[in-house]
Amino acid sequence: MAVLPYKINKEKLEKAAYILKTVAHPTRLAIVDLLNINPRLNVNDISETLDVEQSLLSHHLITMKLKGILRSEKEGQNVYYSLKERDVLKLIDCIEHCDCVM
Amino acid sequence: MAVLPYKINKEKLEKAAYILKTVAHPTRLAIVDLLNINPRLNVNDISETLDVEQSLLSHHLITMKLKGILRSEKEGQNVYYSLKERDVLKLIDCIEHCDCVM
DNA sequence: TGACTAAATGAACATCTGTTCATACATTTG
DNA sequence: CAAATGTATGAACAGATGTTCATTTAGTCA
Repeated sequence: MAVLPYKINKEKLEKAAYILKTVAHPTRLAIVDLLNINPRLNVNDISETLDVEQSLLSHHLITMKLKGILRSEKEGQNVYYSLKERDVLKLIDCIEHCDCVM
Repeated sequence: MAVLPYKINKEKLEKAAYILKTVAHPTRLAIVDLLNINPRLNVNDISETLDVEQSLLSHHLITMKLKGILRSEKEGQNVYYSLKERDVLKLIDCIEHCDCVM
């Protein structure tokens, strides 16, 4: 068989993989999910709700912010996080609604 | 703020993360994408089309098979791969159609 | 049979990732 | 100001992951 006429959009695949990779972690999925329900939470709220240690959570949050998934606003001593890219939710939706979770 | 009444479905999140992780790689995304268009291809076809070295591709294919994303059938000296879980495509769709690729 | 093709395997290695811990910084409150 | 609270930071480490290479297995065909 000759090489198929498949046109890779290499850049797009790389971007997609990059985003997926960021979200592909139980805690980070939980963060997205939680922020979907409660659109604006500070670190402590998230930490307590998800039962994740502060420092570890902070690392996750900052990673997700760096990659453009979250945004944060400082208010006094609190830092509030929210979803920047609500489209990530479509992914979550996908996962939740198809029984594709194989 | 008291702990939010957020009910984690820990198991589901872990499964989801597991699937996402598997797909979160440019080559593996390309494989899914390619097999979506051409539902049944042997290793060589994929290798040439995506320009990925045989051994490396084989590793990817086997990983994806192990995790339930692909299926394979041997036919003579060829091994044909196809999508087992077409629901994975919803993920890809998501990514392609939302401009969420941030 | 022997040469050839298709695919899988496994070791070895470099790099990336998740986590923990100790500590720093900034803000508020007494 | 000092103490307390909320968050970030960075080093260190263990384990996971992606890739390469050399080799093996299996099937085909002359």
